[in-house]
Amino acid sequence: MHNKYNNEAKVFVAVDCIIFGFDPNAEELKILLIKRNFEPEKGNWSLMGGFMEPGETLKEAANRVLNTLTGLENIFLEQLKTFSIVDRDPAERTISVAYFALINVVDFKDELYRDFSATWFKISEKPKLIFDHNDMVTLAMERLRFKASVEPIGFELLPAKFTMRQLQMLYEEIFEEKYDKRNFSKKVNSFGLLKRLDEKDKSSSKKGSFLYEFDMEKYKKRSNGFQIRHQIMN
Amino acid sequence: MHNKYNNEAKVFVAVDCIIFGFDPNAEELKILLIKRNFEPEKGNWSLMGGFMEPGETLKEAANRVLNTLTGLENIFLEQLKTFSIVDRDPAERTISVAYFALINVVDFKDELYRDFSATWFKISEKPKLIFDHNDMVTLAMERLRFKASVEPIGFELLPAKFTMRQLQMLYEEIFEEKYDKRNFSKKVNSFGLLKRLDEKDKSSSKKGSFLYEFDMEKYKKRSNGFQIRHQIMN
DNA sequence: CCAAAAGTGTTTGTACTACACCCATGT
DNA sequence: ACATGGGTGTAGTACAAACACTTTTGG
Repeated sequence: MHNKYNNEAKVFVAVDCIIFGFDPNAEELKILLIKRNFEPEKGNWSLMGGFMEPGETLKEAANRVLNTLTGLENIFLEQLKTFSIVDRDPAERTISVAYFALINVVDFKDELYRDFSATWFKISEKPKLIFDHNDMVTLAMERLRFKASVEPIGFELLPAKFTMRQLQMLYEEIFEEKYDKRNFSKKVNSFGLLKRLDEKDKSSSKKGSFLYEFDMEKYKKRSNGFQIRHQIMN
Repeated sequence: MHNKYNNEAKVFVAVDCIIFGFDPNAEELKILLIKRNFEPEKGNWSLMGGFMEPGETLKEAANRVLNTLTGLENIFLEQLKTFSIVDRDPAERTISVAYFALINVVDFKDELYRDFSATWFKISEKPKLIFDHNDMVTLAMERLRFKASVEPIGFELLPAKFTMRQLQMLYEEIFEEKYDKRNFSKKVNSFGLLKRLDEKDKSSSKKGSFLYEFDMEKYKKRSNGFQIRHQIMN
């Protein structure tokens, strides 16, 4: 029989999710936070999380946690980093694997997450969070910027049909920077991943603005997505 | 007293290190592998790893593991990803946090890692590894490319003084691509982070080639390192 | 008819690519 | 004197940045 690592210590392993959403009407980037409902730190603002169970992987745990909160499946989910300061959780030695998730706010309904006192916060207006969750959010924000500069992840945060203005607002929120709308649309169109529909959205102007769709097929076909290797050294 | 998470399961947590080194004489990029000396998979090629101990963080564990193998301190070390497939280790449920490390091969001496039957392998010639260590190496390689395209990490892999040719060879190894030496030196000089010394290295040619140093001061001063946010969307 | 947002082109500068010859020196 | 690697410049092209006016239509 195998040596069973009897001299080693086991620890608790949790997952915590940094859930980003973009409200295309308010044109604001937000994160979803909950009021923690057990000790320690009961009642304080926290990321949505949970413990990894014996029969599941970390990603499965994160998916389960997200599904519990939002009812959504197939959410864009990516492992961010594992946090392991010894006394980060004062109750027990617990390491936590942070996942960041991108969801389309419009997709789901308040009822689902009312149980958790879940609330959307503008990034700049988020309350202080428990443990090292503040660091997790900071890191997730960096990662979001990073990914957005390298992959077309904006579409995960938008409804299936969106206007050019909404897309631009989203990127302006992510990078906290303003862009020239002529240059912006030139750029995003140059990727060839946007389909302009014949439909217009008339909710925001009298003239109405064209709706666009992301061309997922074309993106998948582009082998391995965008190449990043040439960006600095070539 | 706090609720102690009594209903939750604990697991073993390991760290595994993907150690990259560049041999400036052979002009080859390599990884350091060991022959595992305990069950399961005893005797097979493996990354250097170990269990996280109760009083240490993951990074401290990785540093300890690296120090045990190489005797080096202050190694460039970055958390890569946590691997958690349920039966990845057939002996016990164990998740493993992969770290990738960049070291300057010249710095240290064979004696230190002889105990572990440690050997440097060219990436393309590495043997099959245990568990999911092959995936870890693949991911580390991607991350190395990525980082190299965005930050001047090449200097972690080179001796303090290096020639332009060595620097170019390193990048050619990382990206598996050849560059024009005129364009290459123009580019790296344009960053303004290289100091050309008055010294020459005469080991590789009669004329001798200038030695360079990385200007760490200047790099640190550049707020937040290089900006990546403008690369795609601006 | 006018307010409010949508849509669209040109010019200028900068950065990347491709490419070939002379230099210094140890043997 | 010559073989070997070291070192350098230019021209063409592609991409990014700055910038302003016309269109549509609901009220």
